[in-house]
Amino acid sequence: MKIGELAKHAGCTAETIRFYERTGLLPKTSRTAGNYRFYDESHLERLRLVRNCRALGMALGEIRALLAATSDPHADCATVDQLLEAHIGHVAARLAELAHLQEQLLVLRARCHDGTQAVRDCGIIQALNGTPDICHLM
Amino acid sequence: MKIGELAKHAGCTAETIRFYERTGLLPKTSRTAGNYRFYDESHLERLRLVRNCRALGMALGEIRALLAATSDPHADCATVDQLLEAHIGHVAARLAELAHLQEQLLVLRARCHDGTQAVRDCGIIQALNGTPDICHLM
DNA sequence: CTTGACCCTGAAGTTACTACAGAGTGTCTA
DNA sequence: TAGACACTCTGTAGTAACTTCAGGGTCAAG
Repeated sequence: MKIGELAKHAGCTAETIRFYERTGLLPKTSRTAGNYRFYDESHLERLRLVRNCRALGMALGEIRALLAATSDPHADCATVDQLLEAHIGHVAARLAELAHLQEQLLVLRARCHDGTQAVRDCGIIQALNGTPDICHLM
Repeated sequence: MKIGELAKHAGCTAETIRFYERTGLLPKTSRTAGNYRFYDESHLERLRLVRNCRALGMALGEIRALLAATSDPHADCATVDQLLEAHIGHVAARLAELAHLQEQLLVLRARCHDGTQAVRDCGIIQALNGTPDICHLM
């Protein structure tokens, strides 16, 4: 199949595939007489792995490591496990950060009650003008 | 004060401040005889507002809008409220996304029990090789 | 007068793509 | 057979929010 069809099957664009090839995430593939890239099922499988990992929020570097750990099908999957574990840790950390942010934002919102006061008297702006220690909001 | 001191007070680097100036988030300031930027308390206040907003996860574009809404201290703060409300929405959406991701990652992890099997038999890799609809994991 | 800490500018690197511009290829229809 | 149209090619530049670097200048202390 050509790049457009591969893209459709993988749920991404042709540009993305060319980008992955350029950066070594996908191997260079064969070309037709007209210099079009030509793909088969194995390419689709690899691309799907990459796209699934991206959908799970992994960075391309993490995926590269995962592909390396997968390259020998007889190797054990301890490395894969570790990479996944590390990524779960990243996501958990980001989740905690965001939850904390959201909490602060809700407190901040509560400081302005009707939106009709002058900006300089608004509790939101006053809080945002404070020291970087945003915790004084609480 | 000079840029290094301002940076220290605001909890960022001098490069960040120069970047904010270049992109119009901070005004161009006066210079000393030796061409050093020179700042006072009002600059610090504005920079803190910017950094606080960044700490709350706002994009520079959002902050630019907020600064514009704040520029007239007699205007009412309805616009400020709206901007904050929109940002709270963004964070909530991102939180929901991340929570969903984390759920999928935990399911994925459960598919490999001991890390000693061959990569090609590993449930993790099998799942990652599937269709982009990662929900088949569940 | 030299050392070291600080500052200056301008350009390039980072991530993961996306969006061109300008050209060639392939198929279908008139 | 010619034209229209969809698709593909390469290479470059743009995005966000900085960070890093090269190659300088400034200033106070010893």
